Amino acid sequence: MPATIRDIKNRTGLSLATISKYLNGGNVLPKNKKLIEEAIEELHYEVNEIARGLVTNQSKLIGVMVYDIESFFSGSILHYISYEMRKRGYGVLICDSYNNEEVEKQNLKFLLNKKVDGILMLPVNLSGAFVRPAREASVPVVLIDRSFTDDEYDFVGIDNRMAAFRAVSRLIENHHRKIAVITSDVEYTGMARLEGYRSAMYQAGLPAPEKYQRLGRHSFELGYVSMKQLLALDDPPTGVFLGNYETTLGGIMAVNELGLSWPEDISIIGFDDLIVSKVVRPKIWMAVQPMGEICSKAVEILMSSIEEKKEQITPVKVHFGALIREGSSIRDMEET
Amino acid sequence: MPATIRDIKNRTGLSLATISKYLNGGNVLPKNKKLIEEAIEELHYEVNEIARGLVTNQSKLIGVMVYDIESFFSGSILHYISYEMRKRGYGVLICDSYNNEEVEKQNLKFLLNKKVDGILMLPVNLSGAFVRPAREASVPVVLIDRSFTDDEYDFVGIDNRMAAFRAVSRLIENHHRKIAVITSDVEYTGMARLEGYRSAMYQAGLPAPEKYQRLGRHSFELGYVSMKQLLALDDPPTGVFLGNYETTLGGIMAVNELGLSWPEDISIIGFDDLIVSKVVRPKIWMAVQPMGEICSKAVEILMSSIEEKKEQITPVKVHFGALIREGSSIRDMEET
DNA sequence: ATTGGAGCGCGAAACAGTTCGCTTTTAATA
DNA sequence: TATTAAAAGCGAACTGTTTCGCGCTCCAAT
Repeated sequence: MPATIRDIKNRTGLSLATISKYLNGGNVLPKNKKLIEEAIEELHYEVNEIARGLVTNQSKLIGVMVYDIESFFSGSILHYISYEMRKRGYGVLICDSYNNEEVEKQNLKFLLNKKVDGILMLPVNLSGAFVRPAREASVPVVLIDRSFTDDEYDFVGIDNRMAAFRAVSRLIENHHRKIAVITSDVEYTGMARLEGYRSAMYQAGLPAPEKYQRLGRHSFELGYVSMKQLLALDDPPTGVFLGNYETTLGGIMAVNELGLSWPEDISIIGFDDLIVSKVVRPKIWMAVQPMGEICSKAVEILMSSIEEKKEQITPVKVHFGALIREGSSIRDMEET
Repeated sequence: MPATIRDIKNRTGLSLATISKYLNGGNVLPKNKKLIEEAIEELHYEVNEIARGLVTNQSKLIGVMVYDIESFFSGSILHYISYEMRKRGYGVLICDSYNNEEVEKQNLKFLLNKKVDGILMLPVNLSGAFVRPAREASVPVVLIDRSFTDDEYDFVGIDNRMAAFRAVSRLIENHHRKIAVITSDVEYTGMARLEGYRSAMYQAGLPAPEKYQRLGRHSFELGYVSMKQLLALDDPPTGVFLGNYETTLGGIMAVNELGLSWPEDISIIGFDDLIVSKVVRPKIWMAVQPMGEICSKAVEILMSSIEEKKEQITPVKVHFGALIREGSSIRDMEET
């Protein structure tokens, strides 16, 4: 039904080759150019990307695999990525891994079968073994936010250890000594942030007792429950570092619900830029990731891998710094 | 590089047609079947969906357009949809409309150009005029959550008016007379929910003064700010109906922050199933949508439109009922 | 033994583009 | 005006499938 390049050939009398050349930005005589453009206009011609894909061996599709599409973080990432890819005429195929390693493996195969030109991944697996099929098919992969413990791929994210270190330092500088952390010890980002917390404490000569380290899988619930537990301790912490978006939200909710407030009753510093942070008062100190930059860099790297077919010699890793955004949720323990 | 059907031909001595027939589930002599299967195994053959798409004129891709991919609701929808589509071997191409009508228009064209087999849409436009190109290309479209004011397409969602009516009734039954609403008056769902609020009030003979109707675009901020304003009134409401996910979250946060609590100081009933609802206590009354059912129904309708090429004579609209989930956030005003 | 028909298999022609190598045209230069 | 290099155009082959119509084989029924 839709017009093909052959219809244009019939209408203009030119050959397929010439029309194709025009379509791909080649040089064509002005009068022929006009002829073709008129025909395109008239016939509402649009190039059939599928046919083109068959011969160029490109689908103009990239796959995005996220560990959990329902998480706020994924939504934000997807937002920026889809914007970047659209600018370049690429479609974005999404796969949700439901935080399940097996599903993630399947997703990769699925995308490969769909002949995506590249893959952007927020992996749930800590091991990168399952990515091999992509490497074999020489489909470039760029990791976002998390990387693997046992294999290297291009990566874009932040320096999580450093971000956490700096966040915790903010509490230390304000003379807190009893500082707790709520984060994940089973996910890439959480593990690094935990390390940041520990080294900040160690370096300041402060104890980091187990009871102040609330660990589990990052979730609203973890933040909520842990904060309640921390505040119910005989010797509660005076400051708490919350390790990600969901835990921060949960923690805030818990403090609120107990009828306590920050920074009077408890000092807090959270992670990731939530909508809530725009409206909750007093404003909460936050370690925020430059989402837009991360995504645009990841896309940039992916695109260049796609375009220059040549094998990347060595993976590139880009770590942005997190911004420690000022709030009023930390009290100076030496004042009054 | 990857094996083609021709490699199988060479290895088995069969013709392309026979192999293709096997691949598509046709009948083949047992010995040939075995031959082919061995070759497939040996050569790691996988059908090239692009080439297949060219001749069958199907991409095995569907497009999903959401008004805002960063919203919690979209994430949840995407979660269920991607699950359903994967079961059927379809890829999901996402487009974020950034709540922008112009972008949404472009997204549609983009998807059409990518030759998707069907489109699932959570539209931002109230008017369906921009969907015409899809209709012309006879690409089926199913609307989710919101439909148009001026044109009909297949639709799956809930009866928003009724859901709101029932939610507000819960407050009325508990003898509240001063009931406020926080919702959207510019989005499809909010408009219907507002209507539900108004008719419940009207039918109960209760006044619904303007000061109790806080309207704007659904957002966390709307809920947060409006709730604070409502509670600061000289004559504050005793019950509040919150019109969606974000506003509910914002409203809860505001109550918490003011040091108030439900149901003692204010009775509330919210909308949509948030993670928070799993942990916030006392539990909040909620109108929850059956997300899984909505998505699976929408996909089912879309798939049948795709398979039976025949023109759908008349659009089908499926409205599920929302579940009013019990909580402890409503106080009976006649007690003590 | 003959006939029919079902069941399979095959060759060739699509599908809608790109690309290669060659020929023709164009315009510049001598 | 002739020569020539550069520019533009062309035909044909190719991408990896599906599908159409025809022919062959084989078994059961007449």
